[in-house]
Amino acid sequence: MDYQKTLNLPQTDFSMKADLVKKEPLIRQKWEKEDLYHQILKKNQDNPKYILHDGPPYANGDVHCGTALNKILKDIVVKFKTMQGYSTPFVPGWDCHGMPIEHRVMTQLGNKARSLTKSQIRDECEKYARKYIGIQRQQFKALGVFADWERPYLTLDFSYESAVIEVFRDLVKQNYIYRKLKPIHWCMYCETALAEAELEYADETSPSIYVKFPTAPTFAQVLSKKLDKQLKGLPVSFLIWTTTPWTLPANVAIALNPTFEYALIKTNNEYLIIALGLVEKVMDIIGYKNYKVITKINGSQLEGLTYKHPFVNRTCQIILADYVRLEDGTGIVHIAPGHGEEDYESGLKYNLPVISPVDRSGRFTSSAGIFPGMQVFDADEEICRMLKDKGLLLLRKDIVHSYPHCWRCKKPVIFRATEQWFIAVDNNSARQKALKEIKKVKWVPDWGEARISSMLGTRPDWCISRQRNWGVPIPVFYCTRCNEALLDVAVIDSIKEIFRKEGANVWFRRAAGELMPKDTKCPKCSSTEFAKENDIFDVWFESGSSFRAVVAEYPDLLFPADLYLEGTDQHRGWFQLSLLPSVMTRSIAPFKTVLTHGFVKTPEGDKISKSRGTLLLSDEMVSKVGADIVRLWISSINFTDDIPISMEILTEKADPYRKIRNTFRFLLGNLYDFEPEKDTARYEKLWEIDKWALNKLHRLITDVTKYYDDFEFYKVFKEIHNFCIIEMSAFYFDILKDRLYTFAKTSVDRKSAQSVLYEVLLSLTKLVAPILVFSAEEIWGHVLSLNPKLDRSVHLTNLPKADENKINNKLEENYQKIISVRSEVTREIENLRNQDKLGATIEADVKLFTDDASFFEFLKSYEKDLQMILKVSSVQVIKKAQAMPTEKLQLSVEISKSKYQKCSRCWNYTESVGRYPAHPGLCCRCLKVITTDPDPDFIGASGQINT
RNA sequence: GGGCGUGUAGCUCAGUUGGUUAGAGCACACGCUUGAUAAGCGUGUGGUCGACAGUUCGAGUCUGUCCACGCCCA
Repeated sequence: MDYQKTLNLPQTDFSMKADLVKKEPLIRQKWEKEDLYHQILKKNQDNPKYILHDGPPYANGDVHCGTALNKILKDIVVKFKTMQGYSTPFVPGWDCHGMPIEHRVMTQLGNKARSLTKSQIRDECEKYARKYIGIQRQQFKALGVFADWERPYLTLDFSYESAVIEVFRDLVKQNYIYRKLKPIHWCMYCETALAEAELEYADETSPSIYVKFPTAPTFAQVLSKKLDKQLKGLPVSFLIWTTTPWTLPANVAIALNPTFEYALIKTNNEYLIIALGLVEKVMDIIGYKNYKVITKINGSQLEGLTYKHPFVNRTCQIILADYVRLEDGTGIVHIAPGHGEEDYESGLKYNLPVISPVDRSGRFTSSAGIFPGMQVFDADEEICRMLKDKGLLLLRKDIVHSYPHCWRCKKPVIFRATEQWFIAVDNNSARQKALKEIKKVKWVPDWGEARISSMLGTRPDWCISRQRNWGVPIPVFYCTRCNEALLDVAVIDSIKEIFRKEGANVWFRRAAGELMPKDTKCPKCSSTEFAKENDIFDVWFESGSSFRAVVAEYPDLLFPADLYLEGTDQHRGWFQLSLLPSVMTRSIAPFKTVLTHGFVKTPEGDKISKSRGTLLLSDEMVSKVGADIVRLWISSINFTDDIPISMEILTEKADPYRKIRNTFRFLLGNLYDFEPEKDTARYEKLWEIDKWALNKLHRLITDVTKYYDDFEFYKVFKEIHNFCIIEMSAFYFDILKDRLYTFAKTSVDRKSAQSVLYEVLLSLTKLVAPILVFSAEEIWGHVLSLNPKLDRSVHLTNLPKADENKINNKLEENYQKIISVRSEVTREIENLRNQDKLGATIEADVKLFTDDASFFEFLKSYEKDLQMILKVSSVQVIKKAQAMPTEKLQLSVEISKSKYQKCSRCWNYTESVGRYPAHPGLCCRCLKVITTDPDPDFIGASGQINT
């Protein structure tokens, strides 16, 4: 007879195959239709807030694996905080202004750009930004990210632009803003100043030259009359080394290290001065064999002496500087404050003039004194030639070195001094205050604190000027009569109001007079005629103002934010540039916690690059493996390090996904007839192994909750994965099958098991929901058919709470021992199976031998359960020492093939099979089930129970 | 060149205050099952813990140097 139909086999519509790519969009449609996002917000609206402030991605290009990583991490945080009951409004943002977009638009416009006004070009930029905001929004949504997608913050919003002006106004009020000629990185091709963040370093070939700087005729006399005599009127020159010959016209000084000794060397018919420690090296490089060190001079002795510029009519001086080193060059450094940061610093110290005879396109102006109109890199050659003609060039060769390049056009940049607006970082001790605030913030990982502190500690003043169109204009006017800059709080306030109503674009549409309050007069000359500032703000100043424009502005958000979460590059970028204005205007850091993640890289450990084709796009990932796999991948990695990514790595995550999915399928399949309200068994009534399973579940809940709280998602993943495959699938489920399938359908024993499965199902679905957002929802749909009273979406539920009463250390310890016994037994069975002495595990009769008294007692107490737990035919525990005990346990195992018959229903090998004539193939237990089970589906069979 | 970080099986990760023969899951090989079945289960093969030196009775773990890679800066 076919007893299979009398079994309670699993039944479920929850498919084994995920088909995520097809299902995810449908689930999203449902969410949008039901406006799930706002349901979630409503549910927790009266609870404490948890504000994750979104750092705005740039509104350009597609979302790629890096941006996806960032947004998904944010989403996981927001989702688990939501499920902890916090009110978690998440306002996504976009950074809309800036050079990359302007550059693209200008390129696209081509010649047409010339016929357009600034305002029209800005309109084109806005169109471009909005297009990509639309594209990226779709791509983020496809990743399952929940956010207020219909009301994002955009840095081009009127309210945002006006808030930027407000921050600026507050800085002006407190004297943070100044204007100054200062060398800055300048791209002569893009014709703009570049921030530190806009530079890329790459190898570049430059002329490496050794140049003589002749001293004044009285040079030796100053040192000593004796020496002067000895020199016999032969010329004496300092030997300098540089890789930027074009900066020589701006030379105003040479620097020596005060702690070095310098050598006066006699060569052919002249004298040279270089650092003593470099004499051999330099003489070797320039190929001088006949030379003699005449005397040594301390660097500090030479301070204040003058020399004549080698080819410009200018008297220059000798200064001292600690940064002069012996690694390269001659130990004597040519100083041009208009063309170098350190040079500029020394210039401040010695009150040197800032000379920068180079125009915005990198050409010498007439004030250079030589080669007017020539581009500086071309001038390198000409200057070398001229120096050679004058006999000043001792050597010229090319060297390859790391050199800054423009992040947009990739061409080498120069240092050029121009009038710029700055934020004085040290004003009002702002730097020190910010450093103090850093200490109050929680940095994850903790080394972030040291990183940002050291960066902030050494950063120069912040240049906020950009010579571009696509951005927020710096609201300053200049008197057309006396050229005085009008940096006036009332004027700025009125601009702020105009921007709030009409947007920053009006700056470009209206004349100065129409933008200023009536009767504004120049404080210096009382003129009423003004011109507008042409510079716009550095985009970092805009995004750095988001704490004001968004967090403090939106009524449902709360300043300071609980969390900023970005890549580790933002320690210098957004974190620092949000911290500074916040501390300056509000005396407090804008964030309580800052979480950073590493960068995606190739499996080989190299940088991801678009040109090498290693850049994976978000849509590409979603359409190939589904968002849940992408999210599972992200959850599985320790994101504080660098993050290797490839399609292959992503595809590998399909396996753990499948394991987790099948765990759910087993749970659902075995609960098809379970009615929670009616069938749930009381904890006290559960079988011991069921209590063990609940113990494991509640331990999981405890651990996973902690790992979520600590942002250690890879531990969440690992715990859940291991729980599914080790504790549940391989152990508990395997053992449970007998009870679930073969026991009477409505028996207390089976309901006991189902009660546990139901609790596991509910808890596990919720635990997994912040990561597997779509699959958890799909599962929840099936859970709802078991219990329609539950919340309509898993994302509306709260995380399960661990129940201390269900955690049982003793039980866990016992089962730990049993599991090791089990693995000894399975190993031995495998052994016999390989010798063809045994087939299925269930056929095995097991004898366990031990002479350890307490271990024997322990095993004896479980003797009855061990048959079930080991899934064998029978188990006997015997107190006796045996020849070869296993290594870890004081135990030896003996396996033999069962002498009983197999029950054709439950497949167990037991003594009772064959005893009952009406059902000769059945065991006692099955006979009882099929003769008494009230299940109406059961195809009844008559027979006497005969025990 | 400087600051910060990382380097444990093919992949993702554990390795407590230094203490036996370095663990887990996946992948791979072989097998069991055919009542989770394009699933489930078991057994097994993989590592001179980036390299070298040092401290120590003992180092994946502490110290130093170096190498590789990433971020930030020069």
